[in-house]
Amino acid sequence: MLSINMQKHKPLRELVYEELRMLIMTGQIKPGTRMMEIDLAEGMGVSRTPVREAIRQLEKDNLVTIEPRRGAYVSDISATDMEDMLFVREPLEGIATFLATQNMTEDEIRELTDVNRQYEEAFQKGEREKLIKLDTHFHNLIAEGSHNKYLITVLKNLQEQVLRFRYIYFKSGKRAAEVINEHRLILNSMTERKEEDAKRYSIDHIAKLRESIIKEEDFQTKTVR
Amino acid sequence: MLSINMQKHKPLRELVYEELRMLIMTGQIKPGTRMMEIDLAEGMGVSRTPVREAIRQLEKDNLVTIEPRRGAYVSDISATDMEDMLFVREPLEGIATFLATQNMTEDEIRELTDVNRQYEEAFQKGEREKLIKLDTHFHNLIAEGSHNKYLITVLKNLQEQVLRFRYIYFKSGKRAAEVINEHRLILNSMTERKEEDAKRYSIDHIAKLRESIIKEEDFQTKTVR
DNA sequence: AAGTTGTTTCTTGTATACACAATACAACTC
DNA sequence: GAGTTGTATTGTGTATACAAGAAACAACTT
Repeated sequence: MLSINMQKHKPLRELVYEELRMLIMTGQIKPGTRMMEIDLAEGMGVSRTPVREAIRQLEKDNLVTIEPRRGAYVSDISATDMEDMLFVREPLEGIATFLATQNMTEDEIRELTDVNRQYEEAFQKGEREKLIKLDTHFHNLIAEGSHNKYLITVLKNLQEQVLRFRYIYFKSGKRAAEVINEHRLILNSMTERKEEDAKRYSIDHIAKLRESIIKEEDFQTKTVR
Repeated sequence: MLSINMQKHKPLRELVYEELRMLIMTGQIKPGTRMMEIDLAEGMGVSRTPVREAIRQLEKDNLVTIEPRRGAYVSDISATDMEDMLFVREPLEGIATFLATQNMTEDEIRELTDVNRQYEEAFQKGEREKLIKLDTHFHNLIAEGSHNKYLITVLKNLQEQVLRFRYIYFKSGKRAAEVINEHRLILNSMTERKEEDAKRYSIDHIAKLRESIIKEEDFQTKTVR
């Protein structure tokens, strides 16, 4: 029995979904692991139904792969997948930043600046979890600033995939220092409302992320399932 | 009882999914329609379970919207949604074409050329259904030619949304003639392996599609659910 | 010993029953 | 008559039972 049985307002399937999602995202359940409905259900003290539905939800996030009549497995992300994704994310992040520079209010940009300031703080204190959260938040704010619903969705999805990859394959956080500067460049351009500059710095930022991932070849290249 | 009960190799949920999907895509079930599990189940002669799962699948395609404890509705696409999507599709289609120009073999490009030839034929014969299929096929081939898994997924998704929007809101097909030429420009550049040109023409192509959709203001702007 | 077939077991797929939230409607109060 | 509360109805959420496919293993054949 997991700690799932108190807030009765959310559907069970949601709770199960969030629980599993977190476990997979952070790598606590490893790629390739088979997810059996009964086991999970018993483990969390619910029936198979909500578990099934949660698993289906996870499939859409690319977190599990379902093989008909055989069951669900935690899906793997290869370095190639990662490259593919970052290759797509590059121009999209650029566009989002471009639009955000035009659309965001002074206040919103100030909020963004503040997030980056907090990021620096967290970096100095070495708070790794917080760093991840703040980086995510930074990019989400920009995405939302684009006011383009579809762009927001796709970028969030992409960011999550990257996040998961990093969780699973390298806990380093080497880039944190550089990230601060790269974010600053973007931020300055945004503050001065220089869309083109902001766009360019933003694209650079993702390109560097991509390079850093390609370079670090030291992760297991297991192609489980 | 619908015509669903023969091929017993695919899971029921898949069949239900495909059936509903088609009905929604083509506008036979209109945006805002409530989809009640029991009704659908009885209508197709299956139990609620596969229907539920099919509906959840549809949600991920943005074809239905689920409100907890209230049920599922066929979701609507607004012109704004469409603009948002095409705005994102524009650069992505450009990138895909760029990559495809580098990656596709002579044979593959020939196949693409052939699809466009068939398109012209279908246009002369006025076969509307076929036109849609061939256009979809044309763009899918290019997407696949990029060899970028993520790009392929996103582009297919985007194309479907556009397709649905056109199915629902205008049956015209006015652009068919222009499309032929635009495709030709792309094709020629690809054949000559001029990536940059191909990319540019491809972006133009989507831009024109976007304009055509924005112009035609004659669709109902119902914001159901 | 290797390969084939039959049987058992495990797990998913589907149907169904029951619980309970949301809504609509009726009766009651002011 | 408007507003409020109680009740019935409807439909989703969850649990569970049963059907059937897939995999593992054993027994048998050659």
